[in-house]
Amino acid sequence: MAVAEVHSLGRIPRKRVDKFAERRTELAEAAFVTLAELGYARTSLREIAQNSAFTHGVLHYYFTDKVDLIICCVRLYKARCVTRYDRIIAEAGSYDSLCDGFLDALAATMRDEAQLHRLWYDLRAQALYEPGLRVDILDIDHSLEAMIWRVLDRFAEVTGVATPIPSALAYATFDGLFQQCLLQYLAGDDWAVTRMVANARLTLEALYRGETETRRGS
Amino acid sequence: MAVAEVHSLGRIPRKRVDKFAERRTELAEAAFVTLAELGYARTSLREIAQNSAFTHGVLHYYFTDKVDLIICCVRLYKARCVTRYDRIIAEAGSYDSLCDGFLDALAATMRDEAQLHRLWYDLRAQALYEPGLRVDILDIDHSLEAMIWRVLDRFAEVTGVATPIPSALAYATFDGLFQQCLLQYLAGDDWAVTRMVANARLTLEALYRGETETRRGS
Amino acid sequence: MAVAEVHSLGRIPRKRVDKFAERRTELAEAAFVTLAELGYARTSLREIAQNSAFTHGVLHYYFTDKVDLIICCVRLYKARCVTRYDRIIAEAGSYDSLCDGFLDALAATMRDEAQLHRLWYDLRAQALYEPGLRVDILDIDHSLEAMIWRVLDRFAEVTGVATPIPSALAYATFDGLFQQCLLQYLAGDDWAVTRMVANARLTLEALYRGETETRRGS
Amino acid sequence: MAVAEVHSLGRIPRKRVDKFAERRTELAEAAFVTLAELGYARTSLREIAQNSAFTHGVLHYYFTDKVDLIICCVRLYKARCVTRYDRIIAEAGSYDSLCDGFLDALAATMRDEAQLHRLWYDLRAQALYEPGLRVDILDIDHSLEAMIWRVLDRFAEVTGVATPIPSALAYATFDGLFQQCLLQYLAGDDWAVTRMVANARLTLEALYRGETETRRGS
DNA sequence: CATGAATGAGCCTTCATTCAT
DNA sequence: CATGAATGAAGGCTCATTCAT
Repeated sequence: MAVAEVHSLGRIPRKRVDKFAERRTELAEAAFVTLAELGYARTSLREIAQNSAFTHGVLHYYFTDKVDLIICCVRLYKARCVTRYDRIIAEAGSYDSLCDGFLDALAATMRDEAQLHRLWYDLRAQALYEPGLRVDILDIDHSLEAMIWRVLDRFAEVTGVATPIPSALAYATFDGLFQQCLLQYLAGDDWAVTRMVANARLTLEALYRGETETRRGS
Repeated sequence: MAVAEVHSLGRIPRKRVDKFAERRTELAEAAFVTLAELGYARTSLREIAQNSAFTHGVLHYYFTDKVDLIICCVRLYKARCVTRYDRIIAEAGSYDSLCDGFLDALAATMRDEAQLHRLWYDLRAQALYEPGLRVDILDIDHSLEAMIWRVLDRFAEVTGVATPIPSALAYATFDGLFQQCLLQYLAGDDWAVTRMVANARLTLEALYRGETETRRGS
Repeated sequence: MAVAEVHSLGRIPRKRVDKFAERRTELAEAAFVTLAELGYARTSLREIAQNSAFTHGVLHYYFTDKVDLIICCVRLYKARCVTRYDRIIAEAGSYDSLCDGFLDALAATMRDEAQLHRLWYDLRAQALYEPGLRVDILDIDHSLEAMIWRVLDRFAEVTGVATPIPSALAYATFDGLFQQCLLQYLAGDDWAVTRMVANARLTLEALYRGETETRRGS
Repeated sequence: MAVAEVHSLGRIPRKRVDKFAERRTELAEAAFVTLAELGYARTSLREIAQNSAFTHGVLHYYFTDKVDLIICCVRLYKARCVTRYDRIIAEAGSYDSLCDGFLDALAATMRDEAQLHRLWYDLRAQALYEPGLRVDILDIDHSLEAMIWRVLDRFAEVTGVATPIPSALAYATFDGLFQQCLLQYLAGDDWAVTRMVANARLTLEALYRGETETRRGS
């Protein structure tokens, strides 16, 4: 029996469940370090254990298997990312300040948390192969879409222009840009972030300013 | 010495080099089958050998290691995908026929070659971790961007409207949509392709028709 | 000090010893379920705990180790099996009714308690390797031999024919037949029980009727 | 791919198949040592490798899994045991010499190959739980039954008395006796072999001499 | 040129056991 | 008394890689 399954029985006292969940989070947090560095396929539970204060036995005690652990990690990611822009949204009062705030945050995220997002794209790719990951990955994907939509909603509020595209398309665009930038950035392209920001700004202006004049270029 | 390195020495007679390269292509072709089915991490050289007419030893003879083989496979992918829409472009004479042709082809690609593109996204994710893959992946990425741009250029030609966004942004958008759809499609969402097509059409109309009226929805 | 050893010290008040032994029996009873289903080698203490109302810790509290627990289980088995045919013996008054009663019981045992006897043969095989099990297994074996002998003694009484073979040989024969049948029965051979009964009847008739005519067959 | 599966493809040249099978036998032979000493459940592939000249990798190279290896071992056992009494049968010309030859061989087998037979009973017990083992075990069981029957057929020939019981019953009896003796013998009971021989002789006499006078005893 | 036998590091997982509470 | 968290040895198995032929 894996104790990891116990917490779903319902007969276990509240306190224990909490403690159990806490420990899982703690372990997932520790696993994150290695996972972000090596990626899904190259990370072994032993490696995770070695890079943390835990034994590899304890990982198996708290998680039924590797996928269970990874999913738990991914949920952490979700909780972490999903509110990233909310403060900016709340504070900014004009299109310009909102735009600057959002784009600055975008750039900062790329620069400060490239590893974390690299893991996210890795896991989303693995979900294409592992059905067991799909539900959770799709769930997070929707949360991220909602997060982007909250930003755009604020733009709409501030500008008085209803966002003219569905949230899925908006998310696809910003996600596409971010992912494109990430690879270039990791490959050492110093201008990648700048280009991403420029393209994001372009997108926002097309949406809320109706400006569409540009020249071709990447 | 690994014979695999021979072909870059330049002192080997032309004929031998060609034969060597041919053999590599042949092997890579065979590897593709397994790779597309299982993905990067889950594919072993043994598995590739078993699913083909070749022995497991010959793979190591022609490729220095696994990454070498995968890169060779990826180059095949490039050759295969990069001209996909060119015929449509050439044939279509009006905005509507171009639009329909492109969007039909997009949907067909999703439905017929989901596996192949799943592999592409997997490999691009691996490139985030394996520097050895990056150059080739980025190269293909640029080819794909160029491919999309050729499509949009034709739209510009047909409509007389200069494409108002840079190619990188255009690629990011369509790539984002395609990738979003792929996961949903593989997860069994029957409407995913329809939604992707709708969003792609929306994007095209916004670019070349200036129409922006929509309601929110996914 | 393991509390498990306490009950043999003799200085502990009677009441506590009883309670301790009771608890062991209770636990062994619970372990039986899992043990019969999975067999000796495939049963872990965790599994036993999970399939019962007890925690995995308490098993180690009451038993010094796995073998200690299994031996306790085996003792339960003994108590359960050893009187199986006694009622039939007492009730039957003629050779025919005795024969029918015994053979019916034999067949019923095979059909209803195959799992339990499968465990018995498993444990007896383990005793070939684990000296710690031998004493108890041999003890049960003798009890079973005595059980068979009581049956045959009743045959002798009813027919007036002294049983012409030693009890060890009699036990070996019936045990051999039973074991042979068990494997075939579990392998899905529907006629196995019928054949066993036929061979057992043949044996009884040879012993008490002097009939020996048969044709070869299995 | 496990090369172990290759030999069933049919396209592999005769010579290679033979070599492959030879190597399997060689490895199985080596595995036997450890297996006989420790029994099925306690034997690990690593242990087998350590007690032999092979690496544990080579075991996995030639056998698809543990069961495959064990079955191969068991087949060796079969080949080894099944002709054990054939020479005796051929040589003995009278009931007495046949009887002495057979019983001597029985006793010698017990004394010289106790370990080997201990493994047999262990595996047969495991077959009660592992369906994957059943076919092979039943196959061997039938071979052993046939072996016993050949012995009895010779008795019939020599004495002119048709064997009055089916081969299954005969096998069950001798097998029961042998197994009974084996446990006692391994438990240090010095008279166990003597008793087994006495009971076997008794059985033979009952079958071919019609003598049935005995006193109770074990 | 090509083969496939052999290696051994490494992976995920299971488990009996220990021990602080 | 009883719990269950934690440990770490061990197990079956996979795999890239090496190398003799």
